[in-house]
Amino acid sequence: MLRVRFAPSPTGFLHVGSARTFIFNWLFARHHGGTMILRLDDTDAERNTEASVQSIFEGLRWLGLGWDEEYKQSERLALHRQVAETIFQKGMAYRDFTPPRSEEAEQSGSQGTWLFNADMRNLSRAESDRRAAAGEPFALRFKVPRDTPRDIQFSDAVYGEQSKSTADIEDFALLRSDGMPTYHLASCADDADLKISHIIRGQDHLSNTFKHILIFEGAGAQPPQFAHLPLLVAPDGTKLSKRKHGPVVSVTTYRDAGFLPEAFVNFLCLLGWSPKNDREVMSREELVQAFSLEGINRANAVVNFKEPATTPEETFDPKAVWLNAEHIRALPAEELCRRLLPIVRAAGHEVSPEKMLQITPLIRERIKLLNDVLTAADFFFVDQLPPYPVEELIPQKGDLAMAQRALEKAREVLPAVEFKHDALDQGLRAAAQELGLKAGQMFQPIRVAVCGRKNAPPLFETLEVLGKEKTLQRIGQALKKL
RNA sequence: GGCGCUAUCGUCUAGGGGUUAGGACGGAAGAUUCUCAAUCUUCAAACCCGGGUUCGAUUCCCGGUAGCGCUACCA
Repeated sequence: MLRVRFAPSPTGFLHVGSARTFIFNWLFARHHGGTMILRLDDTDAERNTEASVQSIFEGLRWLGLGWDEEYKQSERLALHRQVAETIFQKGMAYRDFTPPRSEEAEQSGSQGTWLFNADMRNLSRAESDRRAAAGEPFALRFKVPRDTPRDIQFSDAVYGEQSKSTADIEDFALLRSDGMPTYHLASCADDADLKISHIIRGQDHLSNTFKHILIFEGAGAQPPQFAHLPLLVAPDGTKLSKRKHGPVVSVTTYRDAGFLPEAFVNFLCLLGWSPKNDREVMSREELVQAFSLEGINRANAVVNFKEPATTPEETFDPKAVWLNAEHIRALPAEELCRRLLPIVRAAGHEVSPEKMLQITPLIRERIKLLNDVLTAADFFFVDQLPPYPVEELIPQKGDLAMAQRALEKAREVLPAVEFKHDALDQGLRAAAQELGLKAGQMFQPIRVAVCGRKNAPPLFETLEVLGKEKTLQRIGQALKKL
């Protein structure tokens, strides 16, 4: 049985990189009819917050993908300790009584090659037991094979054959001195217990995998299949982080800006994965159908957002915005209307669903983000048009006098015209001809009078939705400005 | 520092011993409708560097360089 998991640690909001990891796991599970598991890796009590848990759920809920089983690591501590005990009893781990963050501990990292503390590693069992019994705190470390180093090997579904000598693996901790399991232990213990068959996660864990295999072996469990994903990075090449890159790395930012979850999912899938047939705009079902581990790329992918965020449209990766527009256009009017309505209402406009449904087709091809409805269809919602410069009324190759003639003519003929596309078309074209104006010269002043700006949906459809009364009223107001 | 991973247009990517190195976004130009958008057409734009192997490497191998990751009693 195929079982995958997404295991975020609740130390911040849901990151776009995490979201992609979730999506790939989900796609893989759905493609193969497997089980998707959500596991909160919350063993770091210091950094975990309830707000973060909420933010993660909020983000996942918006993606709308769902999962089949749910666990919390903090509720499985007994299992973790039991696995630690098993490894310890097999003599594959030892107690390290070195106080945390002491001089010795500081030697690790860039200072030199810290692999193990010989004193602690070689402490006799009797001495170790005595000090432990005396209540002296200790961390439990894995006793990585050192006298006869061997290569730890595994085959990654994305990165291929991997190998590393135990001589290059440090004696990593299993249990902290407060008794809490470390990420490595908890993660592996749970993966084994939950019978995870495939671990699909960020490439930042690629080198940790050697340690994990050691733990699986120590616990007497079969390691699952691993598949590491290339990382998502910022335009400057560095890992995405909230502190450095701001809200663009949070999933909820995309939601709040008016992205469709299916478009967002589509976008994320294209970062580090390819169906290899040049397809880009894909529905959820098509993604499930096409997804495979073989399509995953090995190089990090840049999320191409603008560093200093200005307008929403510039903030996001242009491809994400384009995909969103594509998905918006693919939506049936009823469905798009349903998604637009809450946004319009939240902005304080009162619109009936029926009216909104009429407006929707007029703006569908003109918005890239759902929130654009507020600027694209504003004139439908307000009673009173915001002020606009009189010059806007001037048609191509015309002047204010021409605008005035056009508007007066419109005011004269429109009352007798049925407010339907074809009738308006005929009526206004005839009027233009009578005035000796080009159609565009006739339409432009009317458009501006009615919409308050030059760029707007096609005129007849607009007038039809707006209605005779409001149209004439706005033309009258425009005339007063002249 | 050690270990590991990666390297195709600005970005996401396809490809692979011999190709006009393909697609998409974005950019530019044009067509088109009443404006805008959408749509269509066209253009500019890439194989990190150096050695091998080979008749021939962007592709395979090695080295370099660069980037990223791990090197915590974080995950």
